[in-house]
Amino acid sequence: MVLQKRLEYGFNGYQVPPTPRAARSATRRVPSWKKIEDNNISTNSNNNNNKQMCAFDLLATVAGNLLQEGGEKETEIVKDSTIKIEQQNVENDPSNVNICDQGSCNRSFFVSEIISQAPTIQDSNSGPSSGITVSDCSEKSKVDKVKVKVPFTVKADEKNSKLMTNEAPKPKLPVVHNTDNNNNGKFPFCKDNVNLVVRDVDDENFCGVTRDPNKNFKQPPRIEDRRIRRLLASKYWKTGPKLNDGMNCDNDVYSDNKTCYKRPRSLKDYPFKKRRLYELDDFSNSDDVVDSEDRPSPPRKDPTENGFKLDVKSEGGVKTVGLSAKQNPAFQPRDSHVKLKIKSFRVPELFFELPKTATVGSLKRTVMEAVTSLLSGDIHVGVMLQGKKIRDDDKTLLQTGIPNKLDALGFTLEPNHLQNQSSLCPKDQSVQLTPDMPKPLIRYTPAPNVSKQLVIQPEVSRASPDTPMANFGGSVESDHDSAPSPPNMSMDHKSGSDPRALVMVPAMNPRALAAVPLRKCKRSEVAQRRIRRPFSVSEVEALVQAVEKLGTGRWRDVKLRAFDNAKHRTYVDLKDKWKTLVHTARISPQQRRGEPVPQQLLDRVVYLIRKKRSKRCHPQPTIACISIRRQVNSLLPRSFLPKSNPRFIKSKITNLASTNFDRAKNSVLYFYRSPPPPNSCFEVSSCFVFSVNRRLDGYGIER
DNA sequence: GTTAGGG
DNA sequence: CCCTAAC
Repeated sequence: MVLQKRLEYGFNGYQVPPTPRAARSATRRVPSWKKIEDNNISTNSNNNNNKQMCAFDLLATVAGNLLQEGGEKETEIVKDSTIKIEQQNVENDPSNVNICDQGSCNRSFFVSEIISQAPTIQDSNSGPSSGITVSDCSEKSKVDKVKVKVPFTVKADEKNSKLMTNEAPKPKLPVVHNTDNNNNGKFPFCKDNVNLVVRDVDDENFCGVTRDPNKNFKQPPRIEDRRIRRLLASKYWKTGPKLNDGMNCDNDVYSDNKTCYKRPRSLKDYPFKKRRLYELDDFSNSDDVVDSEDRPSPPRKDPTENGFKLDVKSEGGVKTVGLSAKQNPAFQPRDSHVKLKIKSFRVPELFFELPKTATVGSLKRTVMEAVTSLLSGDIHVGVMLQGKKIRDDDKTLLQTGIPNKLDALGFTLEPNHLQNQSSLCPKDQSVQLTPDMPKPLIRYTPAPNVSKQLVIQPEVSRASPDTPMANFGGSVESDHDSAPSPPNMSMDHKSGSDPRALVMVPAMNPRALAAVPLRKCKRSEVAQRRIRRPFSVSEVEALVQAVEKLGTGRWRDVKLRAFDNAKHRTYVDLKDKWKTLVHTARISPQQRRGEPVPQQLLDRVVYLIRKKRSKRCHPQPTIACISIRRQVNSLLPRSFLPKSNPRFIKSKITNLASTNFDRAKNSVLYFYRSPPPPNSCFEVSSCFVFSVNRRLDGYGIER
């Protein structure tokens, strides 16, 4: 687990909100209705202050609003970014909602649905379209709530959608339900919330407005108006750390990517999450009680009297601030929820380029890798409302007017490190993944073999014509600086040893680039992974040739000899490439992937391998053990030299010589095998005679 | 800084 | 291509 301190966050990643987050401290407990009122006024006056708001912050914000109206100063509510909504005494107090910043909240959320309850019931004031009236909430003592739902499936299917839509609203039950009304037992919300799902018209996104079936709709829900423009996927949508991000949490606990990816909907987490949701439902349902009345009473100054109290408790050393609403129907705010269901997150467009000879399986893997890589990026969620980014995370939904403009609500995916790319993505130009905005493109390309490429996604027109292939066809002498080295991004691509692994190339559109969830964020503080640059045939040719000349084990020399001008090829790269070449040469052609290496080159590789192996049988170039004799008979302690290259042996012998015979100077020692290699002359500072041990008998060392 | 090898 | 041990 990696602990990452993240002082900055934000869904556009630009900046930390200038003002400290209100109500993030769970330490204080100051129920002051007066303060709350003031706060409401002040916050409402800040409606024009558009700051960024993250989707998850909506939860906190709404919860904060809850507390405010309940008599608690906003700032007390949420301390950290993780929102934990848990129920306390569900059976006894269905309206009890806790919001905590507990560390254990991490990972506990798979927030794929954010549900705010629509005007639904009750409110005669509710606008027909918006369903929720924001401005007058204070008057009505409304409490907007956000529900977090943890569905098993991220994406809704048509069938399900249809089903839900056809479901008839149940008559309103003027009762406090959840625990009592639900047949689902512990997690009744599941049943409650599966109501209306609408598929977004203009794309594959599934957006839905969910309404509590227990609530009576005076008006048919206008689902079509409530769709979300764009929903994008994020790796962290289900993880606590992500939530923390949004909530300015200092300590982020990153979870393993793969783990996250593979078990996003794990049942293991489900009960817990569902429980949270259920509690939220409880709370919202408790409002229904209020709905039974024509009009709720204005909030009283006494929080207790108002039916609200703020609980601060400690859970496992973590402070937990909970808001509990007494079951005082007269004082419970009216239900004014907008249920917003995100049925699926849209994955930014990806481009794939594969050889026509690629198999379907490889295609699947490619897509899988791309998506995995995408989801593993460190991305933020931005909230767009009517094309404008909501930057103030502290604003409530009411203040932003979101409940009235659900149809204009959109979410954006933003890389976490956006603040570091001001040059690429100006502050105010974060990518807006609304239908009107250019979509981010991610291009995958496996190999330089342009002619055989298959463009899987036709919208390549958007992509830059500057494909990576153009950069690999040159000679070895070129360093290919024009290669798609991602300046500030790197979708880390786990290619492993798969020679056919693909290169991810960012779209040239800076905005699109900014929208790509880049893994660099995660490793930006460390080092950036170099982009993968497959070896061209000519490079392989040069490598093989150099190895033929110099042998293996001298990669630095190989580099200097054959790739001196190829700045992007280190001798480690060459060594690695040779390793893969050897492997490639040993496997059957059917098993080979990626750009095929000419068999002629592979044959040469095989020849070199065998040559080396045969050499190993005859211990010519290897010195296992030598004894050093001075002159003829003065035997020095036997020195063992590991198998190594001549250079190392030379230095070793020089060491021994200078150590033991430092008085003998200006002598030249000839060290050769039989037959003496041309460059086997070692010059040492003393005059000695070396003799090899018996195992190497026959390869004498002469003076 | 190089080399070798595992990941 | 990364990382690291061992030189």
